[in-house]
Amino acid sequence: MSATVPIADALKVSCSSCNLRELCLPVGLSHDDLARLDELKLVRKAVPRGGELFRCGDRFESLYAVRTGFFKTCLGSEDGRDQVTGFQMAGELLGLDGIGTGVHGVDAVALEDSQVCVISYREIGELGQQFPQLQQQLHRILSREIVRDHGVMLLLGSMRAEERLAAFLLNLAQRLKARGFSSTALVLRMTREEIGSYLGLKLETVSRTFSKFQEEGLLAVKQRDIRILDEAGLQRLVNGAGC
Amino acid sequence: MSATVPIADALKVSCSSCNLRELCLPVGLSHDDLARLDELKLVRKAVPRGGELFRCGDRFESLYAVRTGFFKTCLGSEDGRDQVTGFQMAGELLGLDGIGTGVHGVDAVALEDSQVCVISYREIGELGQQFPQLQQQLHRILSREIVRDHGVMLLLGSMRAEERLAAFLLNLAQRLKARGFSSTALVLRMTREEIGSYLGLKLETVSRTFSKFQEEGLLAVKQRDIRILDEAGLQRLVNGAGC
DNA sequence: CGGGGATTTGAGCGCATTCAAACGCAGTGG
DNA sequence: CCACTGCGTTTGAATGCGCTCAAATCCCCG
Repeated sequence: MSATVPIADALKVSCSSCNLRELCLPVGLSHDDLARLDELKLVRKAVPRGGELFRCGDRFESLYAVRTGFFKTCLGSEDGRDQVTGFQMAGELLGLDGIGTGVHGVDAVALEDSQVCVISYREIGELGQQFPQLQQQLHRILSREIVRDHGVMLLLGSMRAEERLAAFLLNLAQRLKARGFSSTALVLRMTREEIGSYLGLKLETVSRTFSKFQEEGLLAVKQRDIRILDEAGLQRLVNGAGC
Repeated sequence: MSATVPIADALKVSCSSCNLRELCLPVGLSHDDLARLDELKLVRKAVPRGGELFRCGDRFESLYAVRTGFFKTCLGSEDGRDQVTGFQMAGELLGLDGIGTGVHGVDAVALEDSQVCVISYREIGELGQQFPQLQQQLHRILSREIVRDHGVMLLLGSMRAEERLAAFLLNLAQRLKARGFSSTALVLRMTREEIGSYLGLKLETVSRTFSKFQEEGLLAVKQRDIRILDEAGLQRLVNGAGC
């Protein structure tokens, strides 16, 4: 099935009126710039649960900002092996890895019914000439993605299963908190298998580790509903494991 | 021409005369643009073996392009744990992860006596306004770094020791080849421990895997001198392992 | 209410790790 | 010239964490 939806003018949105602007590309722009930035007529696009926003190998033309919903990005190698490289929630950008090659390097799949803003990369380039701040901001976002990836590399390269899951949950909670949601009660949008793929673990290990955290009183786990009971305890697992 | 700090002319270098320009930031610039780009008076800086170009936490002000030599970047977490996040050779950029936060997020250490070009990020921003191509190129480089990191994440998350080392060696060989060096005879600039840190393995495992590759006729290993005897065999390890 | 995917839990195994010891090599000083 | 030292590397043996295989259970959704 195709995720594409016929686009109507009614779906156009502007950054200046978006309640996600503090989390999204326009961060750091002056109010004036932001108003003028609305020349960048953003098109909204809906992606149903399970739908693909783009696929590995598709030509890169746009960045996508998540307005609502939740995505995963998957890297697939030539053989069957594939891996989740990230989860994206409201305000986060998708498609950054396509800039370098002109081709998307991952699949982007909606884990729930979602909406994104389609940001033409060509237009961004042109507007960047007028708004140095915007240019700068794109640099910053790209750079932060690199920093984020380094964090994942540290996780994958030197943490044990419990530490990985603890770090994952804390990161998720922190991002939810930044969006005004509860940072202790979270509903996981992804399966155990997808968590495992992201963390370099098998789904059984993820499940077992959830159970262990529950036994230890760190979490209350009911399928995909997670309540964090001892945030400090999780943090200790991540930091203090080397001691 | 602006007032300049008294820097010995001998240390000034220009991109247009650099034999690394095809591998470095100016890739894709027209000849004219390249000539004008020399306004960006690059300063060369020497870093002795073991010296730190910058440290995690240092304020970010410049990007660095490796002219000669070899670097590693290390991510250190609050506890003792630290991890090598990458190795950089001639033509590759260092410091990209500092753009987002204004602070370097890794240590950059020279693994042999090296020279770098110091590229003021402020100047890059200004020149980017005049040379859209340069701006684009920086985007591409940042994006490619993200793609590279995704590759490492795949490696760390889903490969076994042999596959990791094979992928590492092939990547190194390919980069050396692009620089005109032999792609079959390589001298490792890093220790087994640093390789292991990068690959998420212990140094003993790295050493054992080297020995195994030698027994199998894939490599000739003499300490840090490696000769690749069966490139296709290594490639098979990386790709076909899932089958 | 039934079917199918997701999750949980158990048992046994294997790969990478840990701990330990020996070796090679470069640099230093007697 | 050789002994000595320090560091990196190699190799061995035993351990353990996460994986594989398997079965039972839960839950969503038609």
